Amino acid sequence: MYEIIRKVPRGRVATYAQIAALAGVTRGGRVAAAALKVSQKSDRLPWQRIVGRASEVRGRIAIYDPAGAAHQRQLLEREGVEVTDAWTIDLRRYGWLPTDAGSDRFKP
DNA sequence: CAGGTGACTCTTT
DNA sequence: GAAAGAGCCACCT
Repeated sequence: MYEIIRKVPRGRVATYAQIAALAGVTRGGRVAAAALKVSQKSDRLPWQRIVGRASEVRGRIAIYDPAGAAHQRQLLEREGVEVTDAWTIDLRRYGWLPTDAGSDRFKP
C-alpha cells in the first residue's frame, strides 16, 4: 500500500478509498487511513496527497488535529494544489488518475 | 469467538 | 447539495 501511495505524483491527490481499492481492498477507506496513521517518518510517504472523499468531485483534508491539518495544507499548496477555505480540494483538477502512473504494476 | 475502533464512505433524507 | 445514519474492513482486546 505504501508503494501505491508513493506513486501519487506531485501536485495530485488521491482518496483513501482509491488507495485501498488499488491495493485490492474494496471499501477499505478506513484501512488505508489506518495504514497512514501508523506510518513512520522514515517511510518517506507523500501522506499529504491522500485526502478524504467529501463528494463525487470534492476531496477533503481528513486530519482532525488542527495543527496537522494546517501542515498538510501547507505541504499541498507548496506543490501547487489549491485547498479551499473549507479544507476541500477539487478532485477534477487535482485528483490522481491511476493510469497516469501505469496501473500495470498492480497484480490482483 | 465477541466486541470495539477509526487520517473512511456510500446511501438516504 | 448538505446532513445524518448506516455500512465496511482490518486489527486489537
